[in-house]
Amino acid sequence: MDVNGIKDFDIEEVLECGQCFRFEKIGHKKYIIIAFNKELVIEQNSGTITFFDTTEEDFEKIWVPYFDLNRDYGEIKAILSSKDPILKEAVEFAGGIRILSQDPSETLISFIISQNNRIPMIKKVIKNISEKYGSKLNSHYSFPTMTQLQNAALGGLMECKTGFRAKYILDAANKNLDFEGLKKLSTVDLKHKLMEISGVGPKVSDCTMLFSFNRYEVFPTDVWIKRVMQYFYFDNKETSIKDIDEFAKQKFGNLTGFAQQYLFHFARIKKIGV
DNA sequence: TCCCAGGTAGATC
DNA sequence: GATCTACATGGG
Repeated sequence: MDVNGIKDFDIEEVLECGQCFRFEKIGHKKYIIIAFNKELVIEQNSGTITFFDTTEEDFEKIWVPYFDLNRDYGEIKAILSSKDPILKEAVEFAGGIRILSQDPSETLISFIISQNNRIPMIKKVIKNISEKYGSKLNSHYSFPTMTQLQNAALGGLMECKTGFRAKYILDAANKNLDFEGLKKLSTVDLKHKLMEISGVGPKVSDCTMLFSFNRYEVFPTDVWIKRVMQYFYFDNKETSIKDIDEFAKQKFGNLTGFAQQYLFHFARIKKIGV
């Protein structure tokens, strides 16, 4: 089905900005995305977005929330741009970014894998564990459920190149987390709950909350964000994550999550501070 | 060969 | 509390 009239959306920026890992480019602004046990082929031609082989029901129930299509990003971009010229530049650099609303268990495991790792390698490891422990869809495999991961052996996960993170994946799976219940927690309580998992610290929990729990008030600070924040706001001086976090919350208010993603993408592509 | 990557746990002070 | 280091793996 074709969808028209969606502003502030660029499929390439949405997928390539580092928030998700299960997609393949198959043409110009054309991708296969694996999410929520679906293989979605999606293509964007200027103002028209085509969702191949998609029912009206799947579009409304899965893809509208997934791509955050009901939110007015024009307003978010305007507010952030008015706050300071650096955000204005980052927003103009990739104005088609949207914060996805992904599956919480997949996002949690994915960002456990992301620690001390590179994005191409993260994608490869996630593909490996999906093919080994997930379920066959059409031409791809679903991301394994926590139950499927509970049946994984440490050695099997290591074979997927998870490295030292294998034991963290098993700990997360064996916590038997009730994700529907977690959605009801406050952001502070949710963060503490996620950090009870071995291998989940402030960064992984913030990413999980931003990209799957719709908690837009967090500010995940990784090496790129640390570099770009130091470069633009701290005179390129070494600054603690705590100070960066406080500064971001004070400057960007309740839009820190959006600001973070514009800045992260901008910093990574422009290689700011390296 | 050495250094680093969308960090964190454990040790040490 | 804040700081230091090991950790699997692969690419520059």
